[in-house]
Amino acid sequence: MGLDLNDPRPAYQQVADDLRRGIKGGRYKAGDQLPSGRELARRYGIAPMTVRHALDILKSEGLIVSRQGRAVFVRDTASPAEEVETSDTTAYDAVMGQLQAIRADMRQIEDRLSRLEELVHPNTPEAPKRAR
Amino acid sequence: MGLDLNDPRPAYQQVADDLRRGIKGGRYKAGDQLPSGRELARRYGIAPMTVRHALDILKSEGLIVSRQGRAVFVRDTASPAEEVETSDTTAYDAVMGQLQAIRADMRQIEDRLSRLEELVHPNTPEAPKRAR
DNA sequence: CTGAATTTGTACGTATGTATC
DNA sequence: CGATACATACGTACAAATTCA
Repeated sequence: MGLDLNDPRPAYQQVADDLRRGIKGGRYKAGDQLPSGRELARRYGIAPMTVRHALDILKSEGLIVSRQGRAVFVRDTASPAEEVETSDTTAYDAVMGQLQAIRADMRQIEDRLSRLEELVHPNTPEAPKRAR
Repeated sequence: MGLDLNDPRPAYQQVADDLRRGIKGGRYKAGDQLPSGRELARRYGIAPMTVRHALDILKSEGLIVSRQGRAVFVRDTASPAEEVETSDTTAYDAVMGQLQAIRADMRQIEDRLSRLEELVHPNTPEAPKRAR
């Protein structure tokens, strides 16, 4: 419900964290829609603009997408690398995880781009070479 | 100075673009400080909060860093420059910073892609899954 | 050391526009 | 058309960090 008044961090960060935990923890699943901005503002006891700030952060992290007139949806993203503790997680693993996530995103972008290109010039003789 | 009133894009995006051009075009060099928020608001003829919104975007793109009480600085091009004393800037941090910048760029590309898709193919949200 | 001035950061409130249903 | 929800913009107030007289 409300925020931790003893938490020195700003409200919008606390809200962003809470929602991020809700997403990563399965409370909100991919494709689900989040409660409306007004509803979230009511729940946390803060102003709608502050909720919006929190949502902007999650958006910039790629966790959610918002559709005007509809709602805010949890983004359908590849399962984030499991967060193991520092004992076993080497920097190498963390970097490789990021790189793999980036390549996965790039493949998705390339697919969407290819579909668009086919619409614009429907007769592409050669398929563009893509390293996979 | 002012904004293009014929440009349909929101003011904060136009300002972000203008400043981004200023940075990439050498108008503001790495290490330089940008004009203060109030000054930018005056120049563009918009509210300070709107300037802040634009700066938040550039910040999330890794182009600038802001220091409370001081100013907003241009960051680009592998010169972490000031205050590396504490050796907090390890190679790992540098690599992860680059990765985050790459993901920020990709999100921007995804946004442009989404806009194109909506033009070609109206009404196809990413995950229009109806809630239960 | 104090304190004012400047600048960024956070939060609230309101109004209006736009998209969807 | 009306209700709902997200998007943009403006304005205000105060907090926090920095600088400098």
